[in-house]
Amino acid sequence: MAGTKARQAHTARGEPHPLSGYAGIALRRASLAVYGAFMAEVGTLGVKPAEYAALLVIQGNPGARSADISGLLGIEKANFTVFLRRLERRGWVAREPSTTDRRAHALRLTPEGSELLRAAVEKRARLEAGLVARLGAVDYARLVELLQGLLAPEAAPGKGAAASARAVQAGFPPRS
Amino acid sequence: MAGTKARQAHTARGEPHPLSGYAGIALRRASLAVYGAFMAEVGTLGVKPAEYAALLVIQGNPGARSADISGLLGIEKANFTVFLRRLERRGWVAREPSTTDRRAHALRLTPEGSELLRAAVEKRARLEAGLVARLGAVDYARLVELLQGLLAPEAAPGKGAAASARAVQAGFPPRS
DNA sequence: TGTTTTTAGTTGTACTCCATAATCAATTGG
DNA sequence: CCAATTGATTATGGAGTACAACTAAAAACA
Repeated sequence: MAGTKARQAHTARGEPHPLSGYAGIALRRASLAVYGAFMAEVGTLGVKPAEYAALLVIQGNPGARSADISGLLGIEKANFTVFLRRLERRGWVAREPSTTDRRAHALRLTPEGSELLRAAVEKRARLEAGLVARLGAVDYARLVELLQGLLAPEAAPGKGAAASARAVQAGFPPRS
Repeated sequence: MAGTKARQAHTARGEPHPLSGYAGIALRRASLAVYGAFMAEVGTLGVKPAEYAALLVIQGNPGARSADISGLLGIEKANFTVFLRRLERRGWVAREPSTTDRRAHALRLTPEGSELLRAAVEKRARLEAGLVARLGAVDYARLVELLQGLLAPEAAPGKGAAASARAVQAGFPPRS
């Protein structure tokens, strides 16, 4: 993604961004801002947000297959292969052959991966604390809630398509 | 940007995304969702969000220079050259020589550009109406407000750096 | 004034993220 | 057993962005 770095005049003047009244623009800017904050804090460990999320999900679903994880993360399986290789080469993720399907791999965190993730979770907690400090705990929670409302599947009308994939959960670490 | 398209299992099951409790992930997902909604609605006119924003700002600041607009939009001036060329070739933006600075150009909407923007603003209003319908007017306003709070410059401590650039404003059309 | 520094715009390059198609091997379902 | 599907991989291309280098003009300044 590589967040926007072009300097903007209004920030030097301490004014709000003139276009941030548009929800889409505000969302994009906020997303990039949090991305940048993540990189400043957790990125010092060499982990990008998508990688952090991947490690988190793998930790929560040891033995899961690539397609399960990539689906949850919203990464094309084709791209996930390359993505995974980075995590593997760094020694954070092990890709064992699946015992039940010789095409598939079972993903696990290595001890180093677990250790790294532990440190990353700690740093991310500091990041989140910073966001909470900026908005206040109540407003922060409200923001997340509203975002979830925006994203909620629109009251799925009939068509309960059978979910093909194995259930994969986030396996949350302590949320905050 | 080209929003993420990888299919995700949980949506088929009508469940919320397991990682959307993380503010950063929720923000990113919401941002992409709104981007997609914009493309579905306003994109039929051949305008992408960044182009829409550019047209809006140019309309609100007729005669402004490239650097002013690109700074406001957060686009590198180097990339903005190419970006502008597209708007110019489509006949939406005119780049007149500046009368006061022979290096600079004065940007304006052409009549076609104005007409296109009028249509785009109308379509975007429909898009926003959809968002409001999803969240409710109060929550929608609250969301935008919270996002702005997240983005607000952190109470600029001293250092009132003189803003070098000419003041450029958004020139809002009716907000909703 | 003449020289130096800064600024506006442009070009070119490179890197990242993402989508898509094609392929192979293995599994599953008639 | 054969056909269709699935997990994973490779390769390719487009879009967005950062960055360096350059030109011409303006501004700063001695």
